[in-house]
Amino acid sequence: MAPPKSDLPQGTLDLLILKVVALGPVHGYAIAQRLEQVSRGVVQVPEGSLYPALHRLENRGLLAADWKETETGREAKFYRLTGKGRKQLQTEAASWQRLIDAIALILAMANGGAR
Amino acid sequence: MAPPKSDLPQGTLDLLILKVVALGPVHGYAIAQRLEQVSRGVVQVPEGSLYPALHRLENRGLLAADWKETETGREAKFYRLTGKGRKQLQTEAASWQRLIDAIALILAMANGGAR
DNA sequence: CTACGATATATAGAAGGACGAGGTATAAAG
DNA sequence: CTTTATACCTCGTCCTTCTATATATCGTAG
Repeated sequence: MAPPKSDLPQGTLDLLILKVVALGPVHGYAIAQRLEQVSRGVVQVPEGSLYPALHRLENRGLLAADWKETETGREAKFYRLTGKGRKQLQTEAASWQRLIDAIALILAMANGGAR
Repeated sequence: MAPPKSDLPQGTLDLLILKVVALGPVHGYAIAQRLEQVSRGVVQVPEGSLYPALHRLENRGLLAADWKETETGREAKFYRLTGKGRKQLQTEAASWQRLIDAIALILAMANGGAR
């Protein structure tokens, strides 16, 4: 049974990438795999979304990268979080929490809600 | 104190609108007010986002509209949910729940998460 | 009376992200 | 040697969001 995949709302991908990278240096391909595994297939990151996002984050100074060998002896671009990226992660995580709390309020709204 | 406003991720606005309209016929301007009030100011809906979204939903057959008088005696376009809209609301609400659960898993990820 | 703020709708234009499709390259497995 | 998995990249399209602008009515403050 293929778990239902859902497209990511614009903006949330950055948060997820920052979070994964915060756990330790990883290369792009592995980031996508982790996200898919941990989310049990709900979050799927096509490469056409992944790499532009990584470059975006790098250009914004939130990630830094260098080429290293993987465990299997291949070259890959390993990303790590900058100080700025760490702050941004905290900010975005907090924003996300505020947002889903707010949306939860709205979705819990019953007919008497705005009396 | 900086007002904690946050931009809505692409796609979530439709869900919120459908939810508000599901509670009973409302006009656009009131939808935005309700969203802002219920979410305590976190969700703010600029008119440039609101009206295109309403037209979009109407064109997709999820909302239907007719002009009526408001309580204050002014003309306004009142929206109501179609059957299709009701189904779509359930679908989108379920998708949203799946998504935030998945993202919660990711954000809760610790260093041992994917071993 | 006039100017303003709130109500109520609408559109145009700019910006930006997500995604599918395509391309490159290497290593291991069959 | 061809396929599969790994690993990177980019172009073009689609879609949504937001800022700004425009219109019109109503109540109220000056």
